[in-house]
Amino acid sequence: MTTTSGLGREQPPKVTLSDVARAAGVSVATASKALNKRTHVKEATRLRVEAAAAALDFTPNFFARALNSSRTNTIGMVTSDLDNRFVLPILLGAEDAFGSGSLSVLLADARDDVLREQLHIETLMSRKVDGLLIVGRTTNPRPPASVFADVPVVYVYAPSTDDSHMSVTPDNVLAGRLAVRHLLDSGRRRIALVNGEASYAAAQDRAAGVTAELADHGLELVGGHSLFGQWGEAWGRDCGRLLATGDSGIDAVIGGSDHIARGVLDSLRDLGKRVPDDIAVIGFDNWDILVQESRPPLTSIDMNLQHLGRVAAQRLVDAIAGTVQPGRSYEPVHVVARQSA
Amino acid sequence: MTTTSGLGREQPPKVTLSDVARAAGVSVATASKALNKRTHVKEATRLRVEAAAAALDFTPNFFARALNSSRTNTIGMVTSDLDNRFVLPILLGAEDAFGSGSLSVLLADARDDVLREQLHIETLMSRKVDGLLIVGRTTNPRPPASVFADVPVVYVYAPSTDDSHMSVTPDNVLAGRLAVRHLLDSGRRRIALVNGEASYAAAQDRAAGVTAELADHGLELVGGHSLFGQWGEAWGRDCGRLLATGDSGIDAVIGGSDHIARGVLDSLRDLGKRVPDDIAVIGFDNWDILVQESRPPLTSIDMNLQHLGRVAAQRLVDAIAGTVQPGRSYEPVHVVARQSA
DNA sequence: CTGTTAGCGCCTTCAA
DNA sequence: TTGAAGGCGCTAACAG
Repeated sequence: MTTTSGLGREQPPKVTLSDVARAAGVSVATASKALNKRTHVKEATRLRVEAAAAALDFTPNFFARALNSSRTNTIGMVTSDLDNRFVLPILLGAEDAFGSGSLSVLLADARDDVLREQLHIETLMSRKVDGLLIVGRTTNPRPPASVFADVPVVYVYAPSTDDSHMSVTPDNVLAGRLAVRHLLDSGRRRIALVNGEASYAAAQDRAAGVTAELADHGLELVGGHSLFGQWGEAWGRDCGRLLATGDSGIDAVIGGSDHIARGVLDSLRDLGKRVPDDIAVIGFDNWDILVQESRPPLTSIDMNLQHLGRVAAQRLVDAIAGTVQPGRSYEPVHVVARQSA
Repeated sequence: MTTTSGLGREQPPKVTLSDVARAAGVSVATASKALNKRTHVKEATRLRVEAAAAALDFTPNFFARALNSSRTNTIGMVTSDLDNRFVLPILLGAEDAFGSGSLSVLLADARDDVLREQLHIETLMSRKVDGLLIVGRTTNPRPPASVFADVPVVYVYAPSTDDSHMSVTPDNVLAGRLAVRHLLDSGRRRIALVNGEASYAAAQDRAAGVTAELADHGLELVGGHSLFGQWGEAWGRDCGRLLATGDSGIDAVIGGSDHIARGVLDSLRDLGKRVPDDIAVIGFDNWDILVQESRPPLTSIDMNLQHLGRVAAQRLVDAIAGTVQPGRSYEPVHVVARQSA
């Protein structure tokens, strides 16, 4: 008994492999082989060992095992996700891909600081992680981290600037195309794009998708190009007001993010424009708290973050298993239609 | 050279403690003591060993160390944070409290499922985590998890129903009081509370704080009690409209969450009420994306999540060190004044 | 103060 | 097919 009252169940007596071996009447070596389904062990004795292990509730000591430099069944995840938006969906996807229970994830936060990031990576490597997931904050390509050659790395969200590295990024060009397609499907033709900051790859890619899809239909953006600005509601409101009061005759606005789209929505409302009847509005990210209860609820392009995580984890697993599949992949996104468009 | 092109730097030859010892001309044991600042080692030799270690870029083998069943410098963090809001701030706080680099965090997501949670806890214990941070999704007390008695646990956000366990929760009663105090300070007297769901401890506690603080000033809520409903903008809008058009003569509304407060804000705006001139509005959580660009920017009570994480981690550290400090603690929150109140 | 001797629990030769 | 022996890298206990 410990002195701490009622703080938990008793630690069961540690049962080691040699306990199992003794119980099964074999040597430790044989027990080891039996449990690891290794070299030919007589079926009967294997069963006996397994029974003994089960009876004693044997759990192999993780550290003793790792000491003999095998796999650790641990991956490291380094993030700089200041918005707190990507980590969990991606973690969930990763847990799914690995099959629950088998794998553990060491999480570290780099706080968007290269030095901290490298420090954490060193720590993780000293813990012999089997692989590394490096999760970025934007989709802007980022310089690769310095990692031992035998530790596979998958960059998630923000790809590595080195194309030969494994990177998994949402397909923002597709996102732009889908937004346009959705609007065209409901008969819109005069579309404006109120975009985020031009320094963001996401903004550029979405714009590229939008203009490309429009071009495929012989159209172009109202005003000829996307309006780069800030990622915020205020920018959305400002542009929304200008667009709706001008003589542009627009019938749809694409917001560069849900934030922006909400700003647009609010300004249109102020001006008495009906959404979607007069003007349709669509956003990117499908961030529930922004999208579900706006007036009207906002149609948005979902970035499929959990899928992203699953793919990233799967590629990592493959790489750990030796099947390297270098290069960037751009993962699909999809429209979530609500009432604004 | 590996065959994978440019995927990382070469794995340096493993340097072990005995390499260091040899280089320093001492025994392995001495080297160990020297590096761990253990028993009295002559200053000179300690320096020599440290120099050798540095020269060889020695990193102690984590698993060999853990095998001797000392500390693992690892804590487990189990979350059910579906909203994706608490994990990172709390992780940050924990990293701070432990002093960076020294500690690693194994993160697992329970998806709000008791079985999954217990499964993850077992895995974490098999990895000999020094302690466990169990992060909830609400502040409702939750049944304790089953954990070995020698593994300290701190419940964060959602406390354990067992009062003797260590729990760290934001002080929602204080939050309610602070909201009222802030409004009273600016001369408001007729205050309504549009609250979230009654089944949430957070809603109840905030309401309790609000009414208590009002009572201390000889006041009570307009309508006599808080309006429980849903945690959403729509509910805020509905109530906002009712309150503003009725004859209650309110001069301030407290929203049970930033969501709700934003709804209130929007409805007041629709009705031509000026905020804060006619009616002040204040929310809870200080969730940046909701709060910063509303019209006007929303005054809100910040739950201090990073602080919460730091405290939780600190208590965990203390418990690991043997200084158990059982019981719940309620951590302070603070007003972030913007323009709405 | 320093070195020698034993393990920690497991896996892996190698011999039987 | 099985077992004995050695070692992974480190720390702890005891001698010197």
